[in-house]
Amino acid sequence: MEERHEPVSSAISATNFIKTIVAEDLKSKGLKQIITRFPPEPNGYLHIGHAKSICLNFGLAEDFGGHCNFRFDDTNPSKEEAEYVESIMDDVRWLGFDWENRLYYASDYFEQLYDWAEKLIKKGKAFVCDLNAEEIKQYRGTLTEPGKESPYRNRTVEENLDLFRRMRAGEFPDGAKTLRAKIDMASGNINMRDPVMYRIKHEEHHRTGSKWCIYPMYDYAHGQSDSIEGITHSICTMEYEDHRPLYDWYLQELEIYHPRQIEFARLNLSHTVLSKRKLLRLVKEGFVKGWDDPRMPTLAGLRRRGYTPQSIRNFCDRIGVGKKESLVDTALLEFCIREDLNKRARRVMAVLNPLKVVITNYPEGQTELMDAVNNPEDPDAGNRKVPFGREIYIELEDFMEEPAKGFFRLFPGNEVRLRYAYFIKCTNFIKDSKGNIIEIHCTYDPSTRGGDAPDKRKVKSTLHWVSALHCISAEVRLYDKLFLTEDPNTLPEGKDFIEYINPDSLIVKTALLEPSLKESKAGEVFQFERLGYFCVDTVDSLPGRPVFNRTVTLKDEWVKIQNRIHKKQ
RNA sequence: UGGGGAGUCGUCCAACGGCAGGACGACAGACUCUGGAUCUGUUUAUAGGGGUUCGAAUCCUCUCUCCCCAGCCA
Repeated sequence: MEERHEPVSSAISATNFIKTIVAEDLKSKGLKQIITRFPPEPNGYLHIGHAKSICLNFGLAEDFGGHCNFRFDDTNPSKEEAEYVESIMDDVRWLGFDWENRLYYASDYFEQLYDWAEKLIKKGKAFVCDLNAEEIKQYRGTLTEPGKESPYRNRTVEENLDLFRRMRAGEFPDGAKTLRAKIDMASGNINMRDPVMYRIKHEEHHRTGSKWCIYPMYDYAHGQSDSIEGITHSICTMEYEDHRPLYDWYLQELEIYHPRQIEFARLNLSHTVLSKRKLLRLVKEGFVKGWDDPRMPTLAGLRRRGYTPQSIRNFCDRIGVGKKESLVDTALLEFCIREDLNKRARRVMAVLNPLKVVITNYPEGQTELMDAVNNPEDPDAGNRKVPFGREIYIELEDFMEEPAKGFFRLFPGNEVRLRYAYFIKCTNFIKDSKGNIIEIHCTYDPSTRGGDAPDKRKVKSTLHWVSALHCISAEVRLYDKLFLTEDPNTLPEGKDFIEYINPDSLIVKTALLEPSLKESKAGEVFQFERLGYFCVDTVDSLPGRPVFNRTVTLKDEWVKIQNRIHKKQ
C-alpha cells in the first residue's frame, strides 16, 4: 500500500498567507527550522478536507526545512477508539507523508498537563467548580449578555488543590465537579468565560486505560501539547480563531514555550459533504455502503474509487490556502485525477452497453490479433495484441439509425474505424419487435488493416470494440456525484441534505471487456478508451473475476453537444 | 443588540501603494487511429459610498453582505 511520490511540481503552489507569516517569523525570530503538526482526533475517518491540512502542515515543514509531527488528539475517551488510529495512519502514509519517529499522543502528556493544572491552581488562576453542566450553561450568559461568576470561584488555593487531587483520585462521580480557569465571565469572547479545563469521566481510555478519571479539554490540552513538542506554528481551521486568546492565555500563565496558532479556511467541496455528522448519516442510514464507499469523500473512499495520492496532493496545492469560506468545484478534483491517470493508465477496450456487429464479408471462423498501443502518452508502456473476429460488440450509443446533427459515428452508409482494426461501413441493421436495434451488419475493407487506408481516405470517427468470441464479462460500477446540488450544506428552509442525493450515483453494469483484463489485479488502473478511468476494486474483486470502479469519465465533447441540443429544445 | 473573521473572473488562488495575473470551468479553433490527450485563442472580477495620494484591490472612513462562537466535543 505504501507508495512514495515525487514532489508536486513547484509551478503549481505559488504562495499563501501562512507561508508569508512563517517566512517572516523565521527571519524575525531567527529560527533555524519550523515544526508543525497534524493533530487528528481518533474518532472517525480522514477525508479530503484533512488532506488539505496534512498537505499544508507537511508541505510547510518541507518548504522551510523542518518537520511535521503526527499527534493524536485523544483527550476524550468517550468518542475515541483504537480502530481509527490505524486507519488514520494508513491514510496519511498512503498520501505519501512520513512522520518518521514523531508519532505522539496528547494522552502521553496527561501527567504533565495535570502538574500544570496544579500550577494554575496555585497561582489562583484555576478553581474547582461544583456547578453542573446545566448550571454552567446558565451562568455562562449569552452572546450578548455577560455571564455570572460561579459561587465556587473564590475557593482558597488549598481547597482547590485538595478537591482537584480528590477529583483525580476518583472520589467524585462523572459531572460532579470540573476544574475551570479563572478568567473573565464578562468577556465578549465566550471561550474566556471561565472555561472548563478538566471534566470527570470514569471511562476507559484507548491508551491510558483506567489510569485517569479526569480528562483535559481540547483548549487546555492543545496549546500545551504544542508547547511540549516545540511546535513553532500550530495551524488549525478558522473556527478556532475565537479560541486563540485562550490558547495564548494558558501558555502565558504557565510561562512555557509559546507556539503561534494560525487559522485557515477549511475545505468545502461541491456536490459532497465533509462534516463528520453528515458523513456518518450517509453510512448509518445506508445511502452508501460504508466509510470506504467509492462515492465518499473520505480518503478510504477516494482511494477505492481510484484516486491516486499524487492527484490529491496536486489538488491540495491547486486549491491554495486562505481565510475566506469557499466552495471548491469538484471539477478541479476531477481534473487532477484525469491529469495523473492520463499519464499512467494503460488503455484497454471495454463495452458498457453492447450492440452486436456482424462483419458480413469477414471470413467465418477467422481470428486476428491486432496490435494495440498500451498508452499513447507513455512509449514505455508497450503494445499488446487484441483478438478480432467476424462478430464484435460496439457501444450502443455509437450507432444511430438516423444520425443527429453533429453525430459522426456509425449510421447506415457511414464508414468508421474500429480502433486498431479495420474501417467498417454500415450496410444494414436489425430491430426486435419493439423497434430496438439489436444487431448491425457491416462490411469491412481488408486493405485498412491496423486502421489506416492505403488511399489516405479519412473517417471522422474511431470506435472501441471487443470480439464477441473472445471478450470476458465483468461487473462494472459507474460512480457519479453523490449529490445533485452543488452545495448540500446550504439548502432551502426545511430541506434535508439527504433529499438531494443523486439516485444515479451508482449504476452497476455487466460490461464486456477485452480478454487481457481477465488477470488484472486489485488496485490496477486502466483507461477504458473513450469511456473513462477505471480501477479494479480492492474489496470485491476475486482472482480472475475483477470488479471495476469508474473513477471518473473522460471529458466528452459529444455529451456537451447533446446537452446543448437538449437545452435548445 | 456581544465577540471574532471574510468579501478579487462562473469557481479557487495571486497581486500587499505602481500594467489586476494564474489554474479549473465555459466558449471557439488547430491537431488527432480515443469527440481523450496536446496546442492556440476568447470570455468574465476588486461588494457599495466617501476620503488620502501623481497613482488605491491594497491606506483611512462609513455602509452592506456572508461565516464562526453560548459542549463537562474537537
